Amino acid sequence: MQQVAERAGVSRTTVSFVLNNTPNVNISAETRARIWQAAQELNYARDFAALSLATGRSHTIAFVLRQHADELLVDAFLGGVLNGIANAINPVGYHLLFCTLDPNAPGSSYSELIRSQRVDGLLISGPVINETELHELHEEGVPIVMQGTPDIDTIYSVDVDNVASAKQAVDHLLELGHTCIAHITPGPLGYIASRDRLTGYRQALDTAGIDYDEELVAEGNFTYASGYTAMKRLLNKSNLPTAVFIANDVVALGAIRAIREAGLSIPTDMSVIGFDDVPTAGYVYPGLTTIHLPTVSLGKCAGEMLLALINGQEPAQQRILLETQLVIRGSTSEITYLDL
Amino acid sequence: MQQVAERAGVSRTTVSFVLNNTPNVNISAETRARIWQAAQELNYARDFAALSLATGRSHTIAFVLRQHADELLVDAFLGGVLNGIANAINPVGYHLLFCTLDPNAPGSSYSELIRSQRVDGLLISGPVINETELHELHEEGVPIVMQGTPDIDTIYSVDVDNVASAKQAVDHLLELGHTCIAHITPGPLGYIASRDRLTGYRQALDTAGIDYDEELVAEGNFTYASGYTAMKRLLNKSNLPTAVFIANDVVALGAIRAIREAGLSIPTDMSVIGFDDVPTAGYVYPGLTTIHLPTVSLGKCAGEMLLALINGQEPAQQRILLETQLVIRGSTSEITYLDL
DNA sequence: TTGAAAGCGCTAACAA
DNA sequence: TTGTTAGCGCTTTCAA
Repeated sequence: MQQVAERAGVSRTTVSFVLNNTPNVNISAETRARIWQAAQELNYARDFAALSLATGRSHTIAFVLRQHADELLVDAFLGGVLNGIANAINPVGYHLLFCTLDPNAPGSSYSELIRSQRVDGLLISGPVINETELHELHEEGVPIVMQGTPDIDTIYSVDVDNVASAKQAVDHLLELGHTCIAHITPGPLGYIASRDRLTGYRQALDTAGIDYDEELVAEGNFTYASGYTAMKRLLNKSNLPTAVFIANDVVALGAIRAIREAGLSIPTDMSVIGFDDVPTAGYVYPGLTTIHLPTVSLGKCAGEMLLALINGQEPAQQRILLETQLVIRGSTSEITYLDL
Repeated sequence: MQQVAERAGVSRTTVSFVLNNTPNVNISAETRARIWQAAQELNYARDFAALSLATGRSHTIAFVLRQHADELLVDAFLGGVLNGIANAINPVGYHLLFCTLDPNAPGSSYSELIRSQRVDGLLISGPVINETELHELHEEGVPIVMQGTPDIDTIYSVDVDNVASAKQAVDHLLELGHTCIAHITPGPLGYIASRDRLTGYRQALDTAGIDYDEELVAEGNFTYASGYTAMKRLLNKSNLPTAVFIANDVVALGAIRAIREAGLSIPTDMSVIGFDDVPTAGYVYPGLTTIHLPTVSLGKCAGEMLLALINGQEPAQQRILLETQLVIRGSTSEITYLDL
């Protein structure tokens, strides 16, 4: 910086003002140009550590992914969400620190990221329950946005309406004439999204006047394998459903394998509807009917919300719910009456 | 820090020594314990900016993803690679800055990350060609590791042996009796991996004494859609192949749709072998025979290599080649002689 | 063993 | 419109 100042024939302060575009400072256009040119020529970049130390801002946010390594491997959203976040924060000079935090692995923590001022805010992805550390930080006023549904509603968040979307999926099945509809949850019911999607399933059934049958519900675990196992169990029950709502596409793909292995064909013998619309959903046979999740927008909104919080603005909404969309492909069809 | 010192009844220097585990300093175990406890009680975390400024190290590396947004959305490796990198660097206190850099978007750059000392090293993922900025940085001695194959071989890198693996894939087809084998590249031939896999294909053909037929080769573009289009073109040619080696699973999935739409069944009418072994490969019908890429190891090795470079060590090898594996599933079978 | 003090490169309040 | 200067919180050399 000293060098830039010398080369431009001004003081370091002036350089600082120009490079920062500090308002309320009158510096001749000619001087400004000279400084920019000198900086360019010297390939100068402001030292990040010094800048953070002096300003108390790191211009960095942490993206904390709360997933097991296993789930990470089949995570189809990561790219979209990261892309969305980058779209939101890069243009304003913010960077993204990528952190994974296995919910089951003890010890690691994100509060240190904040206490050490390494990041200005936290963007938490993935389901969290009873996260006292998170709650404390939130209480202290640390900028936090959750991509998903938080367990306490004072935390800012962006998500889709899981209940309504799940209901929409089941309504689709209902409209096709199905009355015996099974359900596989995306993950354990400890996860709020799992609970919400189950609620949507029940609401749809309820509205249609169909009794809820616990026997028709199985639990997934975010993986192909869990879908396979859950479906196997469902297929061994006495009352065979004609359709199944599997609230996670990856789990659905696993379940489909079990259905095929049982000699059933889709959609003739069994209609299948998923949730998420992972990239492959349109490229399996038959194409998987599912609920589309706007991953990029999810990331973008969350990023923008966090930025607002960091800048001391009060976001318009506490919780943003993005639109989903029913994508009808080949895995669902009108019920076939086998006894005809 | 001042507070910690006071609480423990020592000077700031002593606190610094203890917290850093500075060698060659004799401090009584009792004092050390007292300091740790005080730090704990005060919930103290060393200020990151100050630490970086004083030490000149940011303990951060940048993961630079050179992908179009479109590709990012269907990227099946991201999770695995990130996971691998995190495994390598987190245990030694390093963090990951996630940066995307669309190869087609001008302007953005990574040299600033280095010049501003924001990161200690660069981990570049994805194919790069004629990247003068990268070459310059490398010349200057900046720690850089590439996950993939660099265009100049002085750059450290970790990848799989694309030529040998592609050859292995085609050999599998050859062993099944196929002689008319088509090929779809993963991406444009400007990408080294695309070229290498094509080379492997040619080598296999060559060894088997089969002439290379340009008509049997089409170009993919990393996406489902490109596979679909490329396959359509191939299917319209006069000489219909009995097998096809598609050197990218996502592209292969797209191609499979074209094959089915043409009324051909897999593997009876057409054997298909992919490359990468994306998570869904085992959950489509029939299961996709492919070459398994060790994504987590790729990330881990690259991370370790970069760490070594940052610490001034000379890595044992300039270029690390990880093992791939042929995974035989249902999409390939012995050739069926239609004219019998 | 522990303490004092000089930077690290920048910002920003103040003075000129 | 530009320059001076006091920190930001830590490391690290040197002295005690």
